[in-house]
Parts: sequence; structure tokens; C-alpha cells
Amino acid sequence: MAPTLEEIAKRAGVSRSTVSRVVNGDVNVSDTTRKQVQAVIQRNNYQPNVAARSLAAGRTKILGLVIPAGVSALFSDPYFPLLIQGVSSACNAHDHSVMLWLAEPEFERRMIHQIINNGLIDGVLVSSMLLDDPLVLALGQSNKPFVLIGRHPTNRKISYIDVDNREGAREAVAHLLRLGHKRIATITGPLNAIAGVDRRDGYLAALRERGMRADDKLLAESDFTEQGGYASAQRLLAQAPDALFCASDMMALGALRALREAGRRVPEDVALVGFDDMPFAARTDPPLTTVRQPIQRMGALAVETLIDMATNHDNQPRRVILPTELVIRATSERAQ
Amino acid sequence: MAPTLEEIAKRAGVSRSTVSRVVNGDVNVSDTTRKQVQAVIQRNNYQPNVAARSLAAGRTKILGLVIPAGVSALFSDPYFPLLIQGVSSACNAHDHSVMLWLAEPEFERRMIHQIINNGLIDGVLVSSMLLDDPLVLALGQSNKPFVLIGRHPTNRKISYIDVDNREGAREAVAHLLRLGHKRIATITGPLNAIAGVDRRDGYLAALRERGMRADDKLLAESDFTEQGGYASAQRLLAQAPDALFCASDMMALGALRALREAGRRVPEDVALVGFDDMPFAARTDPPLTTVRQPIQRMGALAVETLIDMATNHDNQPRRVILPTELVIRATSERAQ
DNA sequence: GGCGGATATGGGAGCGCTCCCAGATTGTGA
DNA sequence: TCACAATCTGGGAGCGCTCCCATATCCGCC
Repeated sequence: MAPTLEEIAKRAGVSRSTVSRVVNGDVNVSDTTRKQVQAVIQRNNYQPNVAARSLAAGRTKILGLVIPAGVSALFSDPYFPLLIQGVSSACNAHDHSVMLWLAEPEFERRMIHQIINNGLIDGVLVSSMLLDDPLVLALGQSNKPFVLIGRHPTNRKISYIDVDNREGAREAVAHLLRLGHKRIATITGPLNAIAGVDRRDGYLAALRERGMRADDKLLAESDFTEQGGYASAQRLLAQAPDALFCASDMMALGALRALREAGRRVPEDVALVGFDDMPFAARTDPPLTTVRQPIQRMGALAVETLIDMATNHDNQPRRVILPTELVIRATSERAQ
Repeated sequence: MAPTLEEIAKRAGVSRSTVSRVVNGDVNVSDTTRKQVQAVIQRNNYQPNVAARSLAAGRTKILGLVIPAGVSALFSDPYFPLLIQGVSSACNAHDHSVMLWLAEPEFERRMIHQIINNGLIDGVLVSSMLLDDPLVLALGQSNKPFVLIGRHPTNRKISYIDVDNREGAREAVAHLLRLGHKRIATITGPLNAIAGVDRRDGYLAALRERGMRADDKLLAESDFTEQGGYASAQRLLAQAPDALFCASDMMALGALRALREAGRRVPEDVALVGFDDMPFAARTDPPLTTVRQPIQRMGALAVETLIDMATNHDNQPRRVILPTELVIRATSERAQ
């Protein structure tokens, strides 16, 4: 059905090799031949067979994207959809394709092997948030190029793209302090996730800058989900905070629900700041002040980095930290 | 690095062919040899090279999943994440992998070709909601197995999995009628989408059953998004409806916001029913009555159908319609 | 005991491509 | 004018696997 290189060569009156050169943009082809071959390719709708190319060249123009599926967050939090979108779009733009693995724990071992050894992908993007992900470990030992989405604090050989979670959180809390809030509570992400730790550290740093001591009772560890935020906010209310910094918009959404149920007005009784600037943040009631992070851009940048690594066979670690931006809306207004 | 079939054969003291038989579960291998070879495979962490297998056998155990990315719904609506989850999970369970394409219009032509001709996937799942998707057309003409997620009303040769959108909507509206509501408005999905049409038809059917005539002014076409629901609800309020059936939970969320802003109480002034039973539906204020559809199951079923088609080289069209379930919560309570 | 048919194993060919080297053609300078 | 380099083209080898056919081995039965 689909024509092969050899057939195109025959129809164009040249050799297999020449067609291959044209397809792959080799310079050693005369303009006349190139034009001619390109015409035949067009006319026959030729598409190189990925499997054959992969087998012969060891390159496939396919990237793997691994996402932890254990997190139920996948289904309700737009983070991963946005990330997937960024990755996929960048792949399209660079003529690559994406293989998606949702890492289910029960298949983990098999999957890791499959990913590393099946010889079908040029590199892997891993959106792991855990500090000690076995996949990351295994990839570190293989020589398959990979880029982490989310920084890795210890292993200096790992390439990653991340946003400046710490600074984003610090700014958010500094903003609350400037508004005059005194008892600022926080709902953190899971503290075995790097982003969870970084955002908490930003919260602590902002307090420290003002010479304030963090109060353990104003800090609740949660899990980035709406339900988690709801439950944590209910608990924190006993501490009578006048402001609440949530390490994700989903948790802020849950906190908002808890505050409403408890009869607390936002922002008059309790100011609220989230993190992410998800699409829904502008439409909560009242609209949510939050820290915007460029999720899609992060995905795209990861793709470009990975392609570059795979192309140049250069596994030098690369690290990029993107800035965040504080978006002030109605849940944080000047306190009296 | 990774061992090849040939190497495993040498180490096990058998031939290439025998190892291949063991790997592929061929029956014509003695138990002794099988055990022995399996041990060597284990010990050497052997993983068949997908590219080579694909090239030789024409099967890859890779399925393509195509999702229309134009819809901004992808980012805020959990539908696609849930679908992806269902597909990916079923693929894992059946030892297959997923290639993901978010169909961006600007790359559409190239993508269609790539998908059909690159010889890398055994079949395609298409989650297209449009009536006249060019990809579906192209696939119909190729002989690549494919399954649509969402039914196709006209082409009888196409395989699909869908839920009974019409019946789900009919039940929802019948429920509102039973509660005594008289002026039931609806916010439909886009009417160039099959699900949009089917759910509207269900709404009309329920009215007809009661001998009621549909009022055009009580019907607003929208786009499945929160913003769309919000805007349409605002417009419909002028018609003073006493109940509102939204063809998606996201639109119901938007409608809820519009109703609150307009000072209408739910369900006292206006009852509200959504469609999907998204995770957030149980947590709206008040919790949303809605029609549950088994999105993940639909994805899983599509995978199984597609694998079966690819395995048996049987492109006989298969069609499955899954039932929905009305989930009654607080936004629809007995009217006075 | 020997014959036919199942059962088990081995090896050749080839999937469609890239890479490498060899050969042909053209251009350049002394 | 000739030698030598630069440019362009062709074909062999081989990537790791599956499929097919040939061969070897075993068993039961007349």
C-alpha cells in the first residue's frame, strides 16, 4: 500500500540512497535531483516507515512522556492536561510524536524496562514529582536521554525544567504580608514532592524576611487536591488565620468551599491566595488571587531540550527555571 | 546494551526461532526448553525491540489515540483526561502502548498521513465529536483499523463505542418533569457534534412523551464549556425557566454561577441538572444532579475492541452503546 | 520392528531503512 | 594539459525480528 524508499527511487530514476538523502535533508544532492525526487515523493504521498528507520538508524522522532497516574489529581486538576498539551504541541511543531505512559504502580517495573529498552523512543520526559521515583533512578543509570519536568534537588546529572516555585510562593506570601495580614496559614502540597517543599519554603522565607516566626499550627500538609484543601482548611480554621496561602488552585478551591461553609467571608475575614493560575481561577467566587506558572511553556521547553539532547548525543545536564507571576484578584484585598 | 534475540538464543543454547516462539507464546515448544529460555530472558532482562518486531511482523502493539485539541475544553474539562486514563490503563493491561496525537488544525493534513502510513501503530482510536471530521473520512478510506469514541450516525461501516446520550438526557428531563417543573430550559452542546444533537433530542423526547411542545426560546446552543454555560444561562433567565438541563457538567457549573449572580436560588427557584457526573459534580454548592456516563470504561472498551480488530484482521464494524445513570443530588428537589 | 504423523527445533529470507565506502563526474590550479 | 580535490551518486551490509520451510525427534499402532 504505502510506497517504500526503493519504489520512490525507481520512479524518480535515482537510487535508494539519493532518495534517503533528500528525505533527510543531506546537503550532498544536486538541486535538480532534489527537486525531482521531492516531486515524486509528493505525488506518491511517500511517508518513511518509522519502524524501519528506527531499526536502521536508532532514531525515531518519538518522545516518551511519563506521567504518574496514581495521583487522582490527573482527573480533576488541569495541570496534566495543560502539560500534555504543551508537550504535544511542541512535538508537532518539531515533527516528533509522543508516546504516553500513565505510570500505574502495578505495571511500574515492566513499564520502566519497556520505556528504556524498547528502542522506540529517542528520549523520555518525566513529570515526576516524587523525590525518589524509581523510574528517575533507572533512567539515570541508562543512557537514554531524559528531561525531568520539575527539578531534582540532589542529583546534579539530571536535566530538568521547572518553575521557580519557591520564589513564586514567597511573593504570594509577601503580598499578603504587605496587605497587613498577621496570621497567615498555608496548605502545602505533599512534602515528599519537590514542588510541595519548594512552595512551603517560599512561604517560610517570606515570613522570615519580615522577622516573623512560622507557627507550626498554621501549616497543614495536604495533597494538591480539592478535597485535600477542603479538609485542611477546615482544620486550620480553629487557628483563626486571617489569610491562607494554598500551594495549588485546586486546594484553594477546596479551602474556599470550607470557608464558605464555615461562614467566613473572603477576603474580608480570610484572604486567600492559590498557586497555578488555572483557567478556573478567574471564575471562582470571588476570583482567586494566585501565582501563575507557565505549564505549557514548561512542556514545550522540555521537548526542545530533549530533542536537542537526542540530536547531539549530548547528555550534559541542562537546567532551566522559569519565573512565575503573581496575579492579584479579589480573594486578597487590603485588610482593614 | 540491550540484549538481542540472537544473544539470548546463544546463551540458552537454542536457536533464534525457539526464543522467538517462547517470547510470543507459541505452543510448539517443549516445556523444558521453554522454562530454560524463560530463565535466560529473565536473567538478561531481555526486551524485544519494538522497531524490529514491527518491521518484520507488521504489528507493534501500539495504538494511536487522536484527540481534537482545538477544543479549549481539553484544559478545563475532565472528560479527556478521564478518557486518556481509561485508554492508557486498558493498554497497560493488554501489554500495549499509546501514541497520543492532539489534533491541531494547522498540522492536520500531515498528521493524518503520518498516522495512517507510518506503519507504527496497529490501529487508531479517534475521539472526534464532529460530524464531518476529515480524519475519520481518511481513516475510512484506508484499511487501518480504527474505533470511534462517540457514535457516527451515517457511515455504517465505522466501529464505535458511545454512551446512550439520548436516553440519558431523556431520563434527566423526565426526572425534572416528574418533579413538577413546567418551563424546562436546556443548554445544549454544539449541534455539529453528535453528542450535542443526541442530548438535545433526548430533551425533546422527554417533553414529547408528556405531550408538551418544545419552546425554541427555552433552548440555547452552547459549547460544553463553563463560560458557554454561564453566558447561555444568563440569556435564558429572561425566559423565566423553572428548571434547566445542561448537556455537560461544566456548562451546569457556569449556569450555577449565572444563577447565583442573578439571585436565583437552586433548586428552589430553578432546578438544575447536568450531564457527565464529573468528579466535581458532587462538590458544587449545592451538589449537582447529573447523568453519569462511564468515560473510562468507554475508553477501555474502545481499546479492547481495537486490539481485537487488529489481531483478527477483522474490520467488521462493531458498535457498542453503554447505558448512563441518573445521579440525583441537591440541585433538583421536589418543586412545590 | 517399521511406518506415518504429530511435535520440536534450526536456519534462510526479508521487512524498509541508514550508514559507509566506492565510483563517477565535475571543477580547479600549476 | 594533467593531476587532484570537491561534489554527487550507487549499492552492499546490516539493524533485530518474524515467517516459512526443512529437518530432526518422538510416539503409538498395526
